Amino acid sequence: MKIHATMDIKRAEKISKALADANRLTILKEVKKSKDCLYCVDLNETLDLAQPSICHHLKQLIDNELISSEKEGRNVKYSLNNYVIDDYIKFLEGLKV
Amino acid sequence: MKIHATMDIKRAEKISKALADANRLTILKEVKKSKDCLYCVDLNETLDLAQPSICHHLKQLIDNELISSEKEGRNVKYSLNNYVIDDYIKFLEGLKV
DNA sequence: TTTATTTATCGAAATATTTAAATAAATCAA
DNA sequence: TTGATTTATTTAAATATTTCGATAAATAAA
Repeated sequence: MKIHATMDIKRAEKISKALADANRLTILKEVKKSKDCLYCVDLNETLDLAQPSICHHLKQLIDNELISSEKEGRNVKYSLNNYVIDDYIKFLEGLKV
Repeated sequence: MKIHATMDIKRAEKISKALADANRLTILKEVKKSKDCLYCVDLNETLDLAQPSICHHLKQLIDNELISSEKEGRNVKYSLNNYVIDDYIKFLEGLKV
């Protein structure tokens, strides 16, 4: 169980940026569909992008801790960090009037 | 009571983009603080931005329906659309594994 | 009517993001 | 070891976003 970090405006801005791309949102949906067992190669079929572009998008999601990566042989497995989404949702709830 | 629209990836991308800026997040916080009675002029003190820039950010929030605007004399009053935030949160919940 | 105030728009510069080709690094398989 | 596969990095071009000065439009106040 991860400790929830305080979500200030700067952090919320970065998470929003990480989510502000259809390809990255599709990756997150694929992670969910794959039940946390998504490999990078699988995304070549889903996304209409060159391999370095996919890599770039994955890096943004990893850098902002929305997903985690784990090496498995020559593959890399990706999984979602639910707690970051939860922290972000809490921030959004706090905006509501 | 507003009818909730289906939130697909394209729509979630646009909302994420609208939220992906510290100035716009600050505007939303100010709207909350003002209890839905925020005027554009008030933001000149809060944000370190020229007036056209503030206007540009407000426009993005309005275009994506995160806030609504209402003319009052020569002022414009802004208020938050809770239901859009709620739809967006529902989309994010759906990403969780 | 004239002047001041508030918000919006246009245009251009500065900055950031997205994309892919080329290439490297790591590991598996023959 | 050699060749194939998977992922990462570098670089550069294309595109998008942010910012502000200038200016316009609408309304209030004198």
